[in-house]
Amino acid sequence: MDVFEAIADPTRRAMLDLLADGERPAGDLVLAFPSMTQPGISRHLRVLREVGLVDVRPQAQQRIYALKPERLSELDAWLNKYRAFWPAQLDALERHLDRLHSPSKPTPKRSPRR
Amino acid sequence: MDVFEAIADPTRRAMLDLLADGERPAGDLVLAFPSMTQPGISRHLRVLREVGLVDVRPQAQQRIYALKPERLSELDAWLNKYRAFWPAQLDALERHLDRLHSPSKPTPKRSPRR
DNA sequence: TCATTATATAAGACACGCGTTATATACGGC
DNA sequence: GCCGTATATAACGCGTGTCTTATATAATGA
Repeated sequence: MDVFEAIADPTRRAMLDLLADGERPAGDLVLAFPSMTQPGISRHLRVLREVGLVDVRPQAQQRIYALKPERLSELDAWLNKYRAFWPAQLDALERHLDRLHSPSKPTPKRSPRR
Repeated sequence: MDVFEAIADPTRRAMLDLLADGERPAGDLVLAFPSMTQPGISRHLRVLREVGLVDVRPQAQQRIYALKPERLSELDAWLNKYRAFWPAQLDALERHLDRLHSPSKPTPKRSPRR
């Protein structure tokens, strides 16, 4: 299974989204998806692990899962070929790049929430 | 089937890659994939059509397929959450944005090929 | 109208991904 | 060593996606 197939599943995308906010033990992810059983989550975690999208770190009986998004750049690279086609309103991206180039102003005016 | 599932198939990604170079009649795509039969290609085209990634235009008996990549921006939007994680070497992207902002210099020094 | 070209659809086989329940493994505390 | 917690694996059913071959539809040209 490759990265594209791994993220084709909405549950796995949701799991990555959660892990993007910070690492979590597997049990937390099980609780986050009450519609699925523990082995179900465990299998999804295995897929993400095998495809290299997450890292695992044992801590007592727990397994702490962390996002390892390097391979998502493959997806990004593939998209590059198509970016020329929606040449406007990639504001989010541009804002991100601006933030990169001037880390002094931490997202001016933006995101007063949280 | 959504966009994520649609691009999970490598054949469909290859078809999109071909269409990114310009529209093509279905028959051309059939020829481009000798390892697959004509109905196989036709089914993949149907998926891409239904998910809104391509447009079809009849021309005599032919069906001209064209890339319609707007929905790929969904993928791009999803990736935004993760872009913070590989914060360097998105040179290609930055170059693209630079090109957008100053269309005067058409990719300086770059791509002398073709 | 009939034959040819171009593409789509039908029907079926097969594999495989996803979910389940049941069970195994591993660690910590007593 | 034994028990409870945390997670992984096994075994299996089921749906569905992806091929195939055979056939239908549509347009062109004689």
